Amino acid sequence: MEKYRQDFGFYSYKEPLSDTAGKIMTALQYNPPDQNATWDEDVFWEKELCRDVNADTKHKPNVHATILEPKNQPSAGSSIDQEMVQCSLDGQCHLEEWPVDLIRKNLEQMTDIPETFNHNKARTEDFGENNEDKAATSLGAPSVRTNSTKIKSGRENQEQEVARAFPLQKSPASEDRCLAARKGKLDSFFKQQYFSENGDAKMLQPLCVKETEKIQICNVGSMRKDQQCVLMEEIKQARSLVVTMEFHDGSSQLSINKDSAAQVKGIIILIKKQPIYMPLEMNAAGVSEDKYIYIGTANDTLWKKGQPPKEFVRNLLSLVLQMNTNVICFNAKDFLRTVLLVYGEKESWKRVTNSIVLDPRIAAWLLNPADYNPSFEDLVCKYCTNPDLKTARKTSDPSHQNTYTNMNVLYTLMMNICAKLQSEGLWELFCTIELPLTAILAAMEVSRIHVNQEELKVTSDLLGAHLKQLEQDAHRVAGQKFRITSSNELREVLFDKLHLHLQCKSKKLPRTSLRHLPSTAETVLHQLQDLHPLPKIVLEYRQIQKIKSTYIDGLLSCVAKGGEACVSPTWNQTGTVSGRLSAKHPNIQGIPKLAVQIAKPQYIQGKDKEMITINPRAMFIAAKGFTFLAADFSQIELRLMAHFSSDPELLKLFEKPESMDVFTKLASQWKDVDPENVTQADREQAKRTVYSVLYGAGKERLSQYLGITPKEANAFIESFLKKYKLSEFTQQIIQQCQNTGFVVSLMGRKRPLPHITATDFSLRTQAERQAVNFVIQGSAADLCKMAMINISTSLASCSASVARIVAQIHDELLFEVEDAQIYEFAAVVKETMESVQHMKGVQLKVPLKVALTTGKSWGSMREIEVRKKSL
DNA sequence: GATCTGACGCTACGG
DNA sequence: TCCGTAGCGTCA
Repeated sequence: MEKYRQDFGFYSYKEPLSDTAGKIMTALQYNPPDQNATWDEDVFWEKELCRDVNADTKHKPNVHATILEPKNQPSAGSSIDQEMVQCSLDGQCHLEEWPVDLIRKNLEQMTDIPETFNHNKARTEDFGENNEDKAATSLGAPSVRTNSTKIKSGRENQEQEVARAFPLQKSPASEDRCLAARKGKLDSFFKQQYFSENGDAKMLQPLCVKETEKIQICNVGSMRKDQQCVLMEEIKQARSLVVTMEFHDGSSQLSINKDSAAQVKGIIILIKKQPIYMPLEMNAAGVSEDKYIYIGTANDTLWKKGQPPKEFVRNLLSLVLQMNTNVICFNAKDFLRTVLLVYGEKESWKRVTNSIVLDPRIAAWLLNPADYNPSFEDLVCKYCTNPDLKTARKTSDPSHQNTYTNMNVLYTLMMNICAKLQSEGLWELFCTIELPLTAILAAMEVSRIHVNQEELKVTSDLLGAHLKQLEQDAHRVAGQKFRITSSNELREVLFDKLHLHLQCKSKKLPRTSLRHLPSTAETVLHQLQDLHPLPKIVLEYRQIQKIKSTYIDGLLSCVAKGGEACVSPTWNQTGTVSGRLSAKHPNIQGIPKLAVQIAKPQYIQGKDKEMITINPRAMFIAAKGFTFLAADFSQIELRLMAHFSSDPELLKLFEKPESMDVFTKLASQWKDVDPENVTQADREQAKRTVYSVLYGAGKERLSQYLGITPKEANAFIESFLKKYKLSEFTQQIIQQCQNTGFVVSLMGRKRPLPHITATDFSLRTQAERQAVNFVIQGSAADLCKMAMINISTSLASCSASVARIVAQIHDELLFEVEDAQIYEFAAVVKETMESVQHMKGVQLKVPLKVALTTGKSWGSMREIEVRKKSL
């Protein structure tokens, strides 16, 4: 057990994963900035504000309210005539300055807050206005006051804003300090709010807004320049920003059943100036200082294709992303992708790739990866102990009012989940791996992959004709017409009419798992193929049908209409229990690796068949002037198995110098052919066999897969497990799982397996296999994600490089690289990926090995050798 | 009668 | 009684 804990490192690693992650790690040990530190404007003003408050501790901060008077008849294109009514002024207060016991006392009192949400009516329907010259709304008065002393209004100030939003050259050191300060603020914020002295996390109620509260909403589309500057200052000084996007159907990212493909109508940002729970004196008047800003996109040329976005919106969004850990968004990837589309520049992803946006959905997934697709509402119910059901449950209500209220709930939800992550030991994983990854995935979704549309269409027709021919053949040999794609009808023909199961050597043919009907799966048809011509025809039909429907027609359906023939997979960060990524539309992780040879449709019997090759991966082509580079972790799970088990035989496989590919070697031995004559298919089969046995495949399954008798399969399994002794390692994992109810990966990823102690044999042994598999598969996922982050960080910091990540196929990263940079870049990729093994918390007993291939299409990749090099 | 939906079977991928 | 994904087609 102790050994297991040591091997897994648990959460002890301190070394930064990457610059981005490192900044968060730094923030975890945050200390207030040194007085002598390099002057940083943000830190400076933070101190100034604190001093204001502390100067007179008896001063009870006033509160203010801003009322937006709604228009009677809102209409698109009309000017916004919100009238802002200022009630009073206020200084600001930082929670860090309050004594902990006072906070605790107030927290206790907070449980008495009535469950009432009743905002004043505020209208934003007529946002979308885009006329800067028209008289516009004014910003909240306190901002004017608190900022007027430090804002030199006018052009000079605005230029400063632009310069800050798009820094030409900022020294990394100062940037680090700046980010560390912001992140440190957040971290200490969490600690002070959520942890009692003994370190226990404290679950809090969602923020309840008093009935009397007024909310401020500012439309950035109709701001004067001086107001814009004030707003930028307010954002910089915000305690936290809560972001959500509004869609054209009136829903928001917080709505249930959100279709992420819906068109974005606007971005709403809640600028939180207040601590999560202000001491009672502060909100006695029941008024919030928080401000909402609305970046409207309706009736606006801002987002239209080819139209450069307004400079101010770009600057504003840049600033938001620089805030890093203070930004909260439900489904952050969608927001980041939208921002990238606003930027609209080719290399803009580099600006976003280091952004950190806290996403409660990812956090919740880490807490329970089996909770696949929770809605905002689900999470509130789960992580806010006494959620205000009146509001959070109304996520289907598309009113702005509801969205604004829910944004406040979102803030509280995020804080609660962060506390939970910390108490569960998942905080580092969240900060160092999952959060940095979100921005990378957003960038991957914005970039596109070219496909050969013409070739796809030609192939589709060809396969269509082939299928027709096969169908006729099938009907002929069956002596009747039937639907070849229907397993029910096929079952009838094979077993009820032809009685092939009676002629079959093996007595027991497999049945379907749920209905226990005779299976017509591939393994069965293989067993029947010598008895009748039909099974072979069906096998070929299914193979072609799969290629046509999924990889040819399916891919074509993913090609965006108009413009270049490109696809762009959607990456799901929370779609697996193992920590892996998944992809859809198209599922680029599921494109066949090997080409298939098929005979051209023959109409003249007896003539030699003309073979053609179908290679779905060849349909993916590099952009002009670019080449694909694939970097593949060789045998990553087998290496991890060697690492965790410390089995001498397994470790021996990876001792340097490694002779040849392990699976090729095994295939050569098992098939009794020279290694150079081992085909790709042989190698794949050897690989699958090894993993099947390692993860506990039974003799029945293996015998079907390899086409041997169960007895032979059993002998094989026994001899394999005799050579590689893994039972001690697997028993350790199972025992640990029985003790704690979950298993843990290399980087601390968890998977609860409640059935590990089940009395039901089937359920329990399944959980045991899942436990072993998770430790290896989850750890491999950790390493691949770390590699992605490290490479992205290097790429983003290297202005000369125009390479980008196109896809992740679990252990393989696919890049599109400018032709001239291919070798240089390949060397960097190899070095970066292999160096993951030396990072703290990893420290593998076996080396990681990366194989590199390049090609103009994904189907024509050839191995390359590079020397080690770093950027 | 024309759709829609969820469960199921099958087959690709990854290890 | 290997693990884990997505996607297509059938069927009720």
